[in-house]
Formats: sequence, structure tokens, C-alpha cells
Amino acid sequence: MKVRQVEGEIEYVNADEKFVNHYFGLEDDLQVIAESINKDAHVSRALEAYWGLRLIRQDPWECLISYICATYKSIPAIKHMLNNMAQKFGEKQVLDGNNFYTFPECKALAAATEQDLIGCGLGYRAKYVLTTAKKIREDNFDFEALRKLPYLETKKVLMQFSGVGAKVADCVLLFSLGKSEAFPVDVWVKRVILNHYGEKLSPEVLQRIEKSESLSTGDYERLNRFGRSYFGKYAGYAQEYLYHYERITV
DNA sequence: CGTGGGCCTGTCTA
DNA sequence: ATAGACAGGCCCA
Repeated sequence: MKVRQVEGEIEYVNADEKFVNHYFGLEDDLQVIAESINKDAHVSRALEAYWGLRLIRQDPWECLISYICATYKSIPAIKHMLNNMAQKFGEKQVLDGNNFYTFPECKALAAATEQDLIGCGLGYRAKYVLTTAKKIREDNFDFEALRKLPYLETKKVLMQFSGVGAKVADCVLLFSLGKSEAFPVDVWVKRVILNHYGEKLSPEVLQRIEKSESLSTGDYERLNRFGRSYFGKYAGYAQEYLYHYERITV
């Protein structure tokens, strides 16, 4: 499948238009979403600066494993790891004479050894990926069933997997399970909140997260809850715009 | 039940 | 060039 964007127009080259629209969130009504999350001048600036930014709908399995791998890693390093895994455990596809590798199936990773995965550069994450893949296979786990559950319940289920804490769970909920109220708090979102929403938190909490490098479980919950209650049912979209704005612009 | 320390290793900077 | 810091957090004590 091949698709590209040229001058704001999307070209569907041998691609399933319906799939592409769904995958890139093109069906989402940005006007409605923007009205819903446009609570203050700062998020308003972010919306204007990156108008058109949307949430993708990844495959939940792929999303889960990718974010397990993403912990405590830089983005280039994450890409590298995922490429290694795809080459070693994915299926080869040829398009226009170029080789590509699909994201590995659960079956393939469950059959891997820890050393295989360490060889892909996963480090200590190898154990998490392996344990999670095996559990999904043993339980015959159904990601689709999660779509019917409410946000908090779904999050609890995901957090039972090895290597999945609140942040990873929130990312999977947002980017693959359609839970638009999920509000992942990573280091960048933490900076957003410190720099622009400090007055929304209690002074004690504010002071604590300012001086600490990492986020405790409790403080993650507090920032996450702030995002969801302040921005509402499309908090995840607010998160995306604010995150992007903080990374690129500020 | 909440909190702090340790962690594989690829990238980037000094 | 090569060492050292840091990275889209999680687990365990």
C-alpha cells in the first residue's frame, strides 16, 4: 500500500481509501474536537499552529509492543529497535522493487527467545515483550473486546501486561483503541503542564513535580486526571497538539 | 498502598 | 575520537 500527501492533497496510490481515512483519523471532525478542547489561549495557539494534526488508529497489538519498547528510549532508537524486530520476525513484502517488513505477529514474537530480542536492541525490554506476547497467546487475548469497555477499565486490563504502566497504557488506549479521553503524560506533557498549567495544580504537587526528574505513580495519576477533567472527552487530542507544540515550537 | 533506585543500550553532545 | 549524559517509564524492594 502506498499513500502520500502532496500540497495538502492525499494521493491514494494502490491504497484502500477507506482504510487510509480510518488509519490517519481523517474521519474525525476536527472542528467539533477543537471547539471541545479549546479551553484557553495556550491550547488555542497549539491548535492554530498545527491545525490538521490527527490521531492515528494503529493496530492495538503493534501499538502495545511498540510502546513497551519505547520506554526510556529516544525516538530514533525506538525506530531502530522496531525495524530490527520487523526484519527478524516480520514478513517480507516487496513494493516497487523495495523490500519492507511487516510488524511481527504475536505468534512470531511469542516464539522468539529473549536473546533474539536483546539482539534487536531491546535490552531489558526483551523480557517484557516476550512475557506479554506469550500471555496474549496463552489467554487468546482479544483486543477488539476492549473497545466496548470504558476508559478506566480498559486501562486496568492493559496494565496487567508486563512492561505496561500507566503511560504505555494511555498511549495504547489513545492511538489504537479509540479512547479519545486518554491523556498520556510523558516528559514533554509534564513540561507543558509545568510551563502553562501550573496554577491548575495544588502548590505542593507543583513543587514536587518541578524538583523531581521522574513522575511517581500518584503524580502521574494527578496530571492524567487533570488533563482528562480539564479538556474533556477529547483530552487526547489536546495532549497531541500541546505535546507537538512544546516539542517543535517552544 | 505509595515511593525511590536501578536499568539495556542507541544517540547525541562536549 | 571517546566518554558521559540522556532518553516519549517500568519493575521491584
